[in-house]
Amino acid sequence: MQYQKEEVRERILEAALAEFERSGYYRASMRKIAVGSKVPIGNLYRYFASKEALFDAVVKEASEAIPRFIAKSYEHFLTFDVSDLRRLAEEISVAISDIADRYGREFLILIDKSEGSAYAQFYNGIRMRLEEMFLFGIFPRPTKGNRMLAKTIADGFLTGLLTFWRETRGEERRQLIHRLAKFYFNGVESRI
Amino acid sequence: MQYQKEEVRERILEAALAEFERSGYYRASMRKIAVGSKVPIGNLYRYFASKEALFDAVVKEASEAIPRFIAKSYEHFLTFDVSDLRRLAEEISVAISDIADRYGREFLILIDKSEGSAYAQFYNGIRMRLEEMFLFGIFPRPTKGNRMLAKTIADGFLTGLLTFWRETRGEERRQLIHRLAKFYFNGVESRI
Amino acid sequence: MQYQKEEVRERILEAALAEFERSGYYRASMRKIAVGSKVPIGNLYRYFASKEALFDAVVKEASEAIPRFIAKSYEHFLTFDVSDLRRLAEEISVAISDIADRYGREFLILIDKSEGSAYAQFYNGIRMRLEEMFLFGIFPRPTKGNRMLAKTIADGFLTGLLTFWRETRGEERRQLIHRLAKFYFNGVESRI
Amino acid sequence: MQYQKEEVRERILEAALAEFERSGYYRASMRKIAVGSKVPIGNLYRYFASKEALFDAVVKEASEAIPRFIAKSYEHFLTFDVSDLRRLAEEISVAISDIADRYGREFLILIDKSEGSAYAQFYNGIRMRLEEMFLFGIFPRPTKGNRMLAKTIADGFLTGLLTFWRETRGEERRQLIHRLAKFYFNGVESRI
DNA sequence: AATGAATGAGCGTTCATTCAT
DNA sequence: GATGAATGAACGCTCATTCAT
Repeated sequence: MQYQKEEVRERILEAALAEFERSGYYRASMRKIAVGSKVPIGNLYRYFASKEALFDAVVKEASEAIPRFIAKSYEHFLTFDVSDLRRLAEEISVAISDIADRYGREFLILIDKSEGSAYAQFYNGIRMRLEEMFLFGIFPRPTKGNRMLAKTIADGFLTGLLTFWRETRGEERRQLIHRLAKFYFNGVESRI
Repeated sequence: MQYQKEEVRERILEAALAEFERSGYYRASMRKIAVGSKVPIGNLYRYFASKEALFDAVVKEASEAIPRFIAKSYEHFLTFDVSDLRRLAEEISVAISDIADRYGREFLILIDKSEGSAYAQFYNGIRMRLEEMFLFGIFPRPTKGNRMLAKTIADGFLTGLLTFWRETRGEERRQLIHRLAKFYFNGVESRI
Repeated sequence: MQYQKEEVRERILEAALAEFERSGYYRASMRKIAVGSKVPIGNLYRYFASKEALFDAVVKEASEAIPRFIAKSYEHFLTFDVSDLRRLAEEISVAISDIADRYGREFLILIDKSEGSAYAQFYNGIRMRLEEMFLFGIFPRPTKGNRMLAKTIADGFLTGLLTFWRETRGEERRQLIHRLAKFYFNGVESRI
Repeated sequence: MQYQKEEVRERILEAALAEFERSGYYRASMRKIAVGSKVPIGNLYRYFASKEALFDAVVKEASEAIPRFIAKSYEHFLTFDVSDLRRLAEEISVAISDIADRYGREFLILIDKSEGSAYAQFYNGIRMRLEEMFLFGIFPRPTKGNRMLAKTIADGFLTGLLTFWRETRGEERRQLIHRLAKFYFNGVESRI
């Protein structure tokens, strides 16, 4: 019973992942997930109380792990020269790459397909963390203007990483991330 | 013409703007717009033939003005040193800023909330224009890698402008845009 | 005022005729009639209280005249040999042809396009009159079976006339009606 | 499969039959069918994907069986004297009578109430088959006038059969059909 | 009297969720 | 626990009719 349940749960989560990927949270159809997982719709609701709860189950782990990874790489980075933003950027990139291998699909769902759900602000959460790191890493003082700039830099950099993620793989991706970090953070002191 | 016809139209457009802002094109409800504008649903359809037509009325002007402005500033820029990307960036930024005051909300709807409508690719359209300008302005050769980088730079820069749009005004915004252009394009040759 | 009103009334009736012809009673649109007659919809309702009333005004005269014509030709026929069904048939055909010139369009509307209106049974009314004539003209006794046969003969003959009406004109129509009467009523005694 | 699934389907089809009979395809209301069958509207759509599909389910069998029967009796007839129209007529009539008991109501819907649906031309289809048989069976040459006459004869004869269908049963019907064939085709050569 | 804007019930259809078996 | 049938609010949209000017 335990086993069986677990297997059914897995099937549902897989089908849900595919459906959320394809259609996003709002457009995703519970019926399609039921059909896709070969679980009767009524039973599906025994495993997950609602579409929101199912979405939650699909992305929760990723949504918690990712900020943790980022935080860790930040901490790691702090043991080095805190003004070496490019170093930070690469740390982050590596961290994110690590996550990608584990939570890649969930991550992109959280970023692109969570509209209408409780996770609609997920991207903003990540971006804010980066923003903070950049604010204290790059700028001498956290004025309002500096914070705004840090925000847009975080946004742009993160968006770039995501693009590479979506559209490239392997060595090409690694190189592009490297070039992106260089573009954003080489000689940053003289550009802020 | 008699009655408050024009006023009703205005009320509908306002309610629609708010509803599209809140829920995006796809999830927006014609009934909610009707209630929000205090216009019976049947009458709403006297003014706008369909949801698509109403969305069109809300965003059309903005959707046409903005690419025009960008093209114009690009042409203007070409009369200067074409390698001065920062100059181009500022031209574009200023142009866009001009529009912002007129089409700010509509623009953001076009960017963020047009999924499911005929304008779904609006943001990509703009971004691709920038991408092309950057590709030929910054990079010696349009390799695939360079194109990817140009794409993310365009994306990041545009996203930044939009953020300033959303959240700042007047002199503050002008300064931030200036700083953003500096951040992105100062000494760009040595960072690509 | 009288004059103007009358002219407006006429315009409405014309547009209504065209619309009922095109779309039938049920599908006909009051708005289209208003537009077609260049009478504001509100004003249209000052002339005709409802779609039903307007339909009534369009077809009433024809709906009353036609049975009258048929009755008259029947009476006329009774002054001759009552067993000469073919004679009756031609009388009727001539009568109907007369009406056609005056009420042709209205007649066809009554026949084909009155579904959903109070005139839905118009065709049946005409057919029943013919049925009765045939019943007493052809059959020795009005048994139930004879009545049924008279009914189908009336139906078939009438349907035929209408087809010729709809699809032919002038001499061709006259000949076909003649041939139809011959087909139906030559040597009828030996076929019943 | 469990519950009363089949029974529900039946209930829907019954209510639909009644509603299509009463109002015709175009004016029939899915909500009324839902209420009439005591099936919530949403559930109704589990059984039939659309109004068109429901109509299809109601009439499809009849719409396919009837032309098949007519063709069969025509083929059978061809083994006899092809100029014996009355024989053909009776063949057809008998064939149709057989179907009548099975598809009577559906057939009449196809004939009278299918406007707006994919079956709108059903009656014309049948009539044209008869028309062709009559044209080549009765008339020496297929001139335009002969074709028109054949058309009205087919129309009248078919209409008559339908009337008997609607209103009689068993032996009475058989006799009437016999008399109808006699009326239409006895001594036909001298009447055309 | 004339105008056309306003009104809202109704249409076919969808879909997350609940309920009976 | 499993099944899928049942439920009904909501969707975009239409249209005869009424109402305010």
